[in-house]
Amino acid sequence: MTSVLEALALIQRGAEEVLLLDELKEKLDSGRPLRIKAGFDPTAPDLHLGHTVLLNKLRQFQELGHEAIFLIGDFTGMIGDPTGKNITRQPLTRDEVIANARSYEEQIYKILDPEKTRIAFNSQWMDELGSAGMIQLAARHTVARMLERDDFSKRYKGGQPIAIHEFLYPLVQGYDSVALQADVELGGTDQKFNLLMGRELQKDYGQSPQVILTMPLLEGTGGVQKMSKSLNNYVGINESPTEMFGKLMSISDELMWRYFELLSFRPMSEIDSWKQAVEQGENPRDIKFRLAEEIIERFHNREAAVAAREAFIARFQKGAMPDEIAEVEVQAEQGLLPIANLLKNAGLTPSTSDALRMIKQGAVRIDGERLEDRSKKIAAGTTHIYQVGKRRFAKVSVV
RNA sequence: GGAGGGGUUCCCGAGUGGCCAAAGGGAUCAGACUGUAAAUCUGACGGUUCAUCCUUCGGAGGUUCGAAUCCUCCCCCCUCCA
Repeated sequence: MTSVLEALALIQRGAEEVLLLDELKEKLDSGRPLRIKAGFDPTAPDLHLGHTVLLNKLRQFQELGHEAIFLIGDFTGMIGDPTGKNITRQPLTRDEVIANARSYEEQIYKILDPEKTRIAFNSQWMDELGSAGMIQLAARHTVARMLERDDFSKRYKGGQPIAIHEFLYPLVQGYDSVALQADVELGGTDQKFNLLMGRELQKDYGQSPQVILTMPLLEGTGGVQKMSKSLNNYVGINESPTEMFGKLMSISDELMWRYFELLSFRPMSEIDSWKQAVEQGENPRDIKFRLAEEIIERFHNREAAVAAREAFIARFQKGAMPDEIAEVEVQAEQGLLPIANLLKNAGLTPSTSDALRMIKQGAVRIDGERLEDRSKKIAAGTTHIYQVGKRRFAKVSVV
């Protein structure tokens, strides 16, 4: 049996903030399984490593014998996300929500224990609440309090629009905690205000307030902005092993430790010892291999991880061509196809202009030979391997 | 309802009749150096039949030889007053 102190240490690993720590201790001391809530958007079933930070934390709670509640915000999702002013999001249908939930299940059980996971939908109690109930709920808070939220006040002061329904989001999320009688709620640091709202409302409803635990937002592979699909700095958990390996190797050394802390299941003591080894001269690249392998093993399997590493070494340390190259056929108009059009049509560059730029910058290779002639034409009936930059390859046949 | 301010290329942001595909910064991409790391340096960064032509500065019209810049109407955002 893990002691409360050990449990606390594990829970706090990587966490940004725990409010209130004493209450958490008390709850753990009680010895009963706690209800741990984490909410997810029903519209994004394509998970990346950033999403898994919270899942990993949920898993740790499961390991400690607690109940993880994976809450799908289908009610909130039907209204639409507040941020992003120009986009009117299409409300999701019942069927879409169910399909997304299925997709979630497939993905999250690579991390969570299905036996100890409960999936909940907030429409279940929100539909019941009705509009009168909604207004009563809204009556529990004031605009001034809402404006305490950092992003609201910034937008307000900065002259940016705030839609009324954005104020309802924190309330609904808080009410979810009431409905679930959550003991702990996990969320990203950006969720702090909403999480605190849960505490307020629970007190209002005579419940013991939930402990809130915020996790940092995982930086994307670029290391500065948070990982997100739209910034294209993510590592998707359904990506191929090769893809994952490459992306993980491209993160900075500094970022690697953060990824270890938030994404690895290895004990911190072990990670710290690696850190020391690096300080004493070990090549960080080799430690990074371990990170990449662990992640790939989790979402694929051991063999895939080893194969990905070997392919990576062959490719980048020995300069070999990648072994999986997409094969593409492109049409030539009159037996000859200008190189720029070929690159564009093969999907190697977004436009012919970009293709020409790449050639000018020395980024284009044909069968490994750097191409200098921007006006080169490729004859029909030929097949070569074309490369743009370090990562984009295609075996292109001109027909 | 009234008064004022504002909507510029992925983002921020300059630009008030031609020299504007539009400063500067960020992000991004590429090259060099490397460990597909960081830092640094260099370059690119709307499309195209590429020293050409075409489309872009909230939308639609108009004035003009010529408009992101001027006029009209419309849409959207913000502030103050009611």
